[in-house]
Amino acid sequence: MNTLTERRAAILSLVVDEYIRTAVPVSSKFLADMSELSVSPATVRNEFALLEANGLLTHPHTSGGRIPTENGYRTYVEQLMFEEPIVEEERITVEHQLHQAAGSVDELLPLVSTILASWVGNVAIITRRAEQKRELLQVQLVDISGDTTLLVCVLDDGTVKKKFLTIYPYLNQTLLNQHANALNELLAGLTSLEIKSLVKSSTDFELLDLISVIADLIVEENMSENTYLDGIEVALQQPEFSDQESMLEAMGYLSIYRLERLINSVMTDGRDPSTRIVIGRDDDENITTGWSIVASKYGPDTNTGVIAVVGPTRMAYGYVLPRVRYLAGLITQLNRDLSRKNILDGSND
Amino acid sequence: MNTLTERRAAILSLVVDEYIRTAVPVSSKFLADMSELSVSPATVRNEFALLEANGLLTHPHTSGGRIPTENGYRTYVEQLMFEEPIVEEERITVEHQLHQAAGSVDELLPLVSTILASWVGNVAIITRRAEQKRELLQVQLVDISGDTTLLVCVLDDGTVKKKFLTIYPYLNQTLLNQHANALNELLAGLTSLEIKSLVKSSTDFELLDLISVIADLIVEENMSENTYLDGIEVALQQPEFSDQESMLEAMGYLSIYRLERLINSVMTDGRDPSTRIVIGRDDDENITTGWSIVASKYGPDTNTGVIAVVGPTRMAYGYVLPRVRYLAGLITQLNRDLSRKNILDGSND
DNA sequence: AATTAGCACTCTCTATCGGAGAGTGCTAAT
DNA sequence: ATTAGCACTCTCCGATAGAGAGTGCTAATT
Repeated sequence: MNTLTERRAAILSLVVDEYIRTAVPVSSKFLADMSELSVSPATVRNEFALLEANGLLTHPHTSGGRIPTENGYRTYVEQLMFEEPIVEEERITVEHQLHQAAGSVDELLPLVSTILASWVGNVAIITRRAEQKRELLQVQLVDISGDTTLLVCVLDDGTVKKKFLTIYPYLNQTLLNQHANALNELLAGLTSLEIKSLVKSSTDFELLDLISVIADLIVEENMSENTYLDGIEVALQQPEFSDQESMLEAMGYLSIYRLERLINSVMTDGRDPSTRIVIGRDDDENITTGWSIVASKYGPDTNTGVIAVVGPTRMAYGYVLPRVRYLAGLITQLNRDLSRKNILDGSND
Repeated sequence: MNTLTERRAAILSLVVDEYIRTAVPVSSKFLADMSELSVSPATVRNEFALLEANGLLTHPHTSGGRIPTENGYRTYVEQLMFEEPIVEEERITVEHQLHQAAGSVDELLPLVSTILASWVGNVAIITRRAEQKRELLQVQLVDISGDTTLLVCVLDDGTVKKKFLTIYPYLNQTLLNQHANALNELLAGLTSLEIKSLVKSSTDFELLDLISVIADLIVEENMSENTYLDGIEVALQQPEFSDQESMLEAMGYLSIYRLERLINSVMTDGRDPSTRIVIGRDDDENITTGWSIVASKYGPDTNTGVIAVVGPTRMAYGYVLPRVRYLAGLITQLNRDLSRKNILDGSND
């Protein structure tokens, strides 16, 4: 409703900064004593009252300082916050650490999530989308026992997917090999989509069921096998969770399954930006009051996903955001290097 | 020092039972009021004093009831406790649940750990030893890119192992298939040990390096990929962890890596019994005061490991022990069924 | 008109106190 | 050997009071 005057904006910004830092409500006296604003506590209090009328600040009890509302945080993030730049030292440590395990995405992503979590003292999560464009390299059928057959698919990024099948009538290994050979001739080099269209276009294949099982298996997302989460322990040290009840509630909230869904839904709601900050209860998303998310997409499109930090609304957005963005970029770049390498020569295990 | 009189043993047993149930120190009046001991509180107090002199009970403060010492728990477990039998209903639910996912050990063990954790309200952990006797069913070599080749081994329990290789000179997929076929003829049905002795006995194979890589790959243990843990959340609801500090400490203690080592060391110290209960600080093991473990080995020897419950010393041993033992037996049996199945139709191919 | 000094008021936090309740240890009686 | 009786200890809980911090409002000041 009211545009913020410069001073009022400065006060809001200072309150948010200070509250984020200490988790203690901020008083008018404290702000007045800071050299930057050369005004008296009374003036600050007047501004407080206006900011509170605008719904940007609140106070938990009559006496005791101000804390930001959710809208206060949002205004701060959109207009006021200072993004803490990444210093050279951090950059070097990270790139050094990642270099050691940059063999494959499987090893890269868990490491990045650990680094991010320890940087920001909150939960870090990285999801990885099933890649529609992955090609099938080879199919294998292995007789495990009596009526159980194992289907193994190797994809072009080195991923191996398997599924137990029950095939009637019983096929021995020799027959299975024949089928596997037939399947390989038919399907090698195709993506899941191509295989599916193959299934649709004609119905006279033998093993039609099996082919469509393969198509599904290729893109199957193994819930939380493609999601890396770290930092629960450090996040729970926040003063927000100082009693058993809130701590257990937080642990439930931070379940990998729930967060995976949440993160993906936040980043796939049709909005443009590759980076988003969601603060507290947001009616569009089902995010709980008191929690915030800083999320960023990474790429390139052959291998996409979301990297995010999840924590209490009192989060150091100015510190978290550049780091999430930086790591998203780093993953993108490493992925790109990796796929270029694959085209040129390949990489070691 | 003193042998326990019958009555004293009964009192100890009642104190432990009651303290386990309620987490509240047990008073003399409470025990006297129980019909079973028809004695006065004063008599109970005298017995308390003797039990305390024997180091089996203690009291946290002058007024307020008695709680067991670690030695009290040990005596209880060794001599006094009543093992709560598994009721038919539990048995049915479990076997029903397991039936759905009994395809392979990979799916079986996580499910069992979840069931156990929810049964006992503590952390359940299952480790799985690399199986020296597993047989190789099939080898596959897949050209991923340039100079990277993926080695895929399928074992007789349905496990799939993979490893990236760099092979010079470059072999295209056709050549790789030929090699794979040769390897399969040579190695299919062999265990890692047999393959290794093959390697030793003769040196004139082509692909000798590759064969020994395969032998190693079969028995490779992927740390904590073979360990299943569940129940942290429910364990942390115990009154033992009612403040943030003890809760965080417990979370650190319950890390899967630490527990994996702990469990394995507890069960591989040369002692006979397949089932062990370790209570509190035990100088032989590095177990922390306040924590206990109920662990049991499972088998048969083709596929062994340990199933255990970890929790605060105030643990319902009489309830936990039979259930750990039962599930260990169940896993053993299911494993046996699985491998018998393999033997029966092994003749088929 | 904006700022500020002044002051009463509110609320939290901490310590202290006291009484109720629970449980014990000891002694003397049974 | 058991138990009744009783003084003693310690926890728990609520009430109370005072210090401290911070606010809201009013009136004075710039």
